[in-house]
Amino acid sequence: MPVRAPSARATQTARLTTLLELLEQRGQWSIGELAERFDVSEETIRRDVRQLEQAGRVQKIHGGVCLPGGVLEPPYRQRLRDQAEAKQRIAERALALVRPGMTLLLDSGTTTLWLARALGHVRDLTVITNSMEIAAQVLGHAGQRLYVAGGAVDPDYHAAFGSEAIDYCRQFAPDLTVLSMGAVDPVRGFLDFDAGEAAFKRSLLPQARRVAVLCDATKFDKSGFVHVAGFGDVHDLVTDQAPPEEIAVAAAAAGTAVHLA
Amino acid sequence: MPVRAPSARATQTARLTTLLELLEQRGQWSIGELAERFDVSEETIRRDVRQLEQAGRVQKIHGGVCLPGGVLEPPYRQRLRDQAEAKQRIAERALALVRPGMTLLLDSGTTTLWLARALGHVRDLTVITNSMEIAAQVLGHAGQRLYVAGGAVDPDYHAAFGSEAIDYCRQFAPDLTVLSMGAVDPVRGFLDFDAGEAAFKRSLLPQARRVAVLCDATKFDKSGFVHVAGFGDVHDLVTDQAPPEEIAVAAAAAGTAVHLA
DNA sequence: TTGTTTTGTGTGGATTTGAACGTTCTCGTG
DNA sequence: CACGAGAACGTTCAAATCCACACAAAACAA
Repeated sequence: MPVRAPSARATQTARLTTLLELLEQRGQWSIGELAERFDVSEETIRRDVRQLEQAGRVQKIHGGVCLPGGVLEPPYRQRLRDQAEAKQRIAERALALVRPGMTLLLDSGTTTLWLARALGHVRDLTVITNSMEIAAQVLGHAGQRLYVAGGAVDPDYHAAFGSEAIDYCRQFAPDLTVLSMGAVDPVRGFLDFDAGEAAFKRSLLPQARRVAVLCDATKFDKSGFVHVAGFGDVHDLVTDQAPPEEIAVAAAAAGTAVHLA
Repeated sequence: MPVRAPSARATQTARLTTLLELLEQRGQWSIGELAERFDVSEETIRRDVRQLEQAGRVQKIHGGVCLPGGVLEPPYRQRLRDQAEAKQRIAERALALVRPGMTLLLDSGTTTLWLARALGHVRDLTVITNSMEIAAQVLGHAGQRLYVAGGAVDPDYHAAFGSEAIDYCRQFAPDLTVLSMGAVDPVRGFLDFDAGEAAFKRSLLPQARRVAVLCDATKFDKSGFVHVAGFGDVHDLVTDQAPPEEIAVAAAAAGTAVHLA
């Protein structure tokens, strides 16, 4: 759901929230762009930005505004903004697989994080995750239960992949397990780039009643080197563009439903 | 399912509940929008909003109303406001107990969260915690290792207190264990208000090489009902004002060092 | 009816906004 | 490296908007 520009003049606080959302999608905006988008003077935008900067939420740069950290930005934030629109669309599509009252297991990953955000208004959910980002998101949703798999937390992924996390997740039998994935290959199936991450994901497959993989179209061109799952293990593949012929055939043969956002 | 505006004039209580539902659907509403929707004057809406604000259910902003926990503060900061200066000073003082290279176990709590924030520039720390907020904070610090105790996450405290968290923490032997506390009593020692939280804290005591309790002066007037630790279990008590005579005597008798911020 | 609660209107004070103006910063040029 | 043009910035001030308080009218309950 793209952030909509308020047709009528928005209040100041509304501008601040929208501005933060805009920055999530594109890390940098110029004062002029924002003034035009909100239909206010550039000076007003500067005042807004000053407030957000004092609160530490954004960083001022000459001519515009960006997320704090700039080039020193941690890698996961960059990943979050990379392909942001596509991932957001995929998350919205994946929302259709979720029903109120379900138990979800969400793997770490930026696309699954977008899904967690989209989950805000679904009533009575139980969410299990190994991602600190997803945990923080779900804690902001009223009426959702949260179970976190702990252990050593990877500073790049902000998630726990160790044996404690694996053992903890094994006790649950979620209605839907949602995985992000580093690469998709027509022959080898679903692949990843990190052995620990892959081992964690593999361990989730047996317990799940239903497994969904969320990935944007760029993953079809890549080739990971750690096997996570075959097409037969995955019930739903949610993506933003039609996959290449070979992948579509392999998915159809294995009974994997492909959902296009 | 849009909430339908009552055709007839609604009673005040009905407006309040409907307003909260509206906020669930869209985080911000202007006074004018609400006045039109409920067909009452803007002043009436302001009165409603004032009530809800005093109850802590919503937040007033210039020109409208939004869900509590405004935009300027990152989510985890919302509860830090209370006694913020005192807690910050206590955290700064507690920083003197920390040396580079140490392994710390941080209990959940707003004062310990302030300590986590103050820890940003200490090199080569290992932090263990059951608090999602402290975890998020430490993940923002370069060069600090993080271990999170998982399990069911309490939606009020944003922390895990269950048996999994207890078992997980038991494997560590931290150099310093830092606890927040609900109340301090000269006779019964350190107390809390929640049985689960207290059980978790109690389980941390045996492994710790050194135990520090952080609490502001308001805790000296309160009286909890769950025992957590005696003065003999605690090596350091960091607070912002000199404790009452009886507590000072009890601490001195047990060898608990009292640090004033 | 009488008393209480709720709502609408008016007023003074506070906040936000936009335009004007002087200052600072950036970047290309000599 | 100095310098100057142009853009961006911060400050100031007037206008518009919004807010809180006070008081009267209306609705409601006893």
